[in-house]
Amino acid sequence: MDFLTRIEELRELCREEGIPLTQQRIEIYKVLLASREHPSPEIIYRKLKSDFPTLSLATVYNNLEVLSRLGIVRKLNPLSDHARYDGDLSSHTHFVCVKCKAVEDIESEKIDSIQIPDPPENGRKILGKTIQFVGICEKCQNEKQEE
Amino acid sequence: MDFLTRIEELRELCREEGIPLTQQRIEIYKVLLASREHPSPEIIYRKLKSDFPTLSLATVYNNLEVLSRLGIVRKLNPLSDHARYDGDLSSHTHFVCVKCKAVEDIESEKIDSIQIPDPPENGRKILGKTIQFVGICEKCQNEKQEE
DNA sequence: AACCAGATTATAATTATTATCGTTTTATAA
DNA sequence: TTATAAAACGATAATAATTATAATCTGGTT
Repeated sequence: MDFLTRIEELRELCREEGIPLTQQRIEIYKVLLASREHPSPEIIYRKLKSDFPTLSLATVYNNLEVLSRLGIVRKLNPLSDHARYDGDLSSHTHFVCVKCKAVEDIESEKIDSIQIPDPPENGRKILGKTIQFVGICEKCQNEKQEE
Repeated sequence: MDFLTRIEELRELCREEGIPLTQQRIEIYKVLLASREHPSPEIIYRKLKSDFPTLSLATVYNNLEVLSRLGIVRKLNPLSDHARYDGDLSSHTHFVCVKCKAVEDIESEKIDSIQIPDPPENGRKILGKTIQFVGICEKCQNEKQEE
């Protein structure tokens, strides 16, 4: 899907959701689409600041969350801002709840048996590989229904 | 591998590395081994604080890093402390450099063609799944050699 | 027992993110 | 257009996680 189509898609989604499509929203999305580096809010902010001097960092944070909610942008690290450790070194799969940040082990023979080949190293050194699921855990699902 | 064996392994590794095996190091490791919740440093700290009132939070942070370096503990989220976003929603795989936190796309037909079945939901709602590699990127590898 | 590298503690500093609040835009309809 | 209400924006303050610092203290070795 090309650039302009994706902007149109954003426009359409905003209309459906009944939220305004602001200049800032578009520009932030554009930077993300044009980027290959999986940027942080800070990076996006700095790229736009020269052209839009009044842009606020908080606006970048907010809009990235909105775009995620619309489903047209992906947050790579649902656990950002909380270091988490595991003493179990055996190969296994995690499920991360995007709401409460709980991490659960996934018990599945099928998934455990999947062989993931190492990618071409290209000068990199591969130290580990994991499969990770994200979603909403049982507890948070139940709380949602009570509303 | 059982509990005591793993403590012995820690003892052995510390000797090899020439670093002291402190009371705190052992206790922090024990908590992690006994835990199923993939705890944060803060959680581990709180669990130990009552039995070891002088324990410092910084010590927990430090030791978790040491244990990771020794390879007997795994940090789940190499990107903790920086939110990162991706505008590319197609199914693809990431490589995260543990040193500079760069995120690169992995281009591999083989890996892209892997089918990962959804796990049993168990009341959960699965929203996404990813394969992630961690390691050291080309740039950081080169810098290392210059030392 | 004495030494020393490294660890620990307490605390200060830093950094990323979120909240607040007055002002400004956007979308819609007269 | 212009009026209007809802929502977003921008500036900055507040919060929370993590890291750095400096003064002791310890584990392991001689």
